[in-house]
Amino acid sequence: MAALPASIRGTQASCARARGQVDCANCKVRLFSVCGALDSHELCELEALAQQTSFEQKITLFTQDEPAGAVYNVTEGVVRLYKILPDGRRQIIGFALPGDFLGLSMADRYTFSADAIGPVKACRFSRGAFSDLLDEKPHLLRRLHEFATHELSLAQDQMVVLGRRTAEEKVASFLIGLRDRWARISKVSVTVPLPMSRQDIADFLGLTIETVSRTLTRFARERAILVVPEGVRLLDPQRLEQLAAA
Amino acid sequence: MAALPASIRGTQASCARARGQVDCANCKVRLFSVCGALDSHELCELEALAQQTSFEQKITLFTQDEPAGAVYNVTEGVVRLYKILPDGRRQIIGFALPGDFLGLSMADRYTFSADAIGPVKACRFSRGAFSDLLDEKPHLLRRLHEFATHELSLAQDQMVVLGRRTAEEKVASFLIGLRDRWARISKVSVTVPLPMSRQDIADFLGLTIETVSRTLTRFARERAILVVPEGVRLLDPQRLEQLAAA
DNA sequence: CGTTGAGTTGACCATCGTCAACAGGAGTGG
DNA sequence: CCACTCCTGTTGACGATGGTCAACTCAACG
Repeated sequence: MAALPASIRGTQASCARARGQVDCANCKVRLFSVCGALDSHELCELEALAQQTSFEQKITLFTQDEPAGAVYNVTEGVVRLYKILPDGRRQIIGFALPGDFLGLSMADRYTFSADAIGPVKACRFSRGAFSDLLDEKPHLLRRLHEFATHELSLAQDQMVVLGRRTAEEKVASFLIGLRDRWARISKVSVTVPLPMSRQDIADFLGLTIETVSRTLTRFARERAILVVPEGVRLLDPQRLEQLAAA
Repeated sequence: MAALPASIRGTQASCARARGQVDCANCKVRLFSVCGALDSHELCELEALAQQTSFEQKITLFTQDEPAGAVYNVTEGVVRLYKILPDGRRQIIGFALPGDFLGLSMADRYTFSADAIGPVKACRFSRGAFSDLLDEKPHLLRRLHEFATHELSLAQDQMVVLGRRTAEEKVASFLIGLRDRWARISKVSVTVPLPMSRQDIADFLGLTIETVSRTLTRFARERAILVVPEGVRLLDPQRLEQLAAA
């Protein structure tokens, strides 16, 4: 396959590649993802390792404790990351949005489970191949490290939420936090999409589904939000921001 | 300063260095810390950047949001890492033991505060100099990344504790977790040292000091632990492990 | 039109937080 | 040496936040 004319963005033409493979040069989340650290030549190397994968709603990408064969870069959809206690209690440790990387630790086994909340697309890399690439490309490793420490920072913020906030503050900080994350990937909208269920939100915030429901209802009654089928519209963001910061 | 005879360990002789500086070759925590990734020559480079620092009880190493001038490698003592909400509520996000690294993210500002629980010694590195060294030594970066993802994993475990466990389970998992961390740095002892106050434990577990106290008292009454001045002795570790895993 | 699953709402209750009193050790000063 | 304060930790009584259990609504789907 011959080189194509220079593409729209600053990057060079796309790389030679087989059918059904990834097209990084036209990837909408590239600049927000770990791949953003690579130049056009390196991007071709990465592309050669990548495999486009799709997951239907409720399909599991991987399970806690299972050998980690691959790492993923989410390009579309939302993934729920969680741990389960022996008696069935569940704690959601995060939601991966487009641009997020799964498998930051490059460890032998996954330390949590991940499944698709709606339809999800992700670039899959064999863990060994990706690890080898990291050894060759220190700036990619540096980028991965930045992503890991960003995740760590989010996790520490969430520890504050889980340990020291009331139910009302938890829900408010969840909405504000999610709005800000959507904004970073330019999904600007007055409505914050909530593709996850109430149970998911509850398991993320350390609450029950009833408490989440009651709290959202109260916010709606007090005209702070408007609940719509796909999510919530923030009518009084300042009120929520104050609760989230308090 | 001429090279000294080969030292006791496998490492080469110590490096030329000024008085009052760090002696990495004889550092007891080196192999457990990020420095463990370096060979004897590189260790000398690192040593040249290091500055030995000491902190008395209750002294602050750094404060949340303040510009991050330095990163630290703890060599002695325990450091409390925490975030404070505007109204004074505090969440401790971790305890740094000897061998732990503070400033994994290499970011412009600290995202949490850190202060010495007892007397603390730490190697201080200027952030800029350390960051430059990381650019030269990819395997050091890789090591730092491993430490970061290990921290991330601990944070995620703690999210489960904070979000989904009862007071009794929280205290049990705290004791077991701390015992295992002491064990990794070969402080083998029947007694788990608890240099932090009850208030610190409470703020780590998302409880009140009274609940922590009551729970420890109950464990003691049921002969699961013995409370001693410096910490607790685990009389029935299996009982606690089961609670922590449940 | 019946079934299913997600979400909402209400009544009741338990765990854990709040408030308060008390105990014991360390440091200080008469 | 003892009285005093200060600080940390313990214990008890009570109460509120959020959990539990159950009924109900509503939309999707056959």
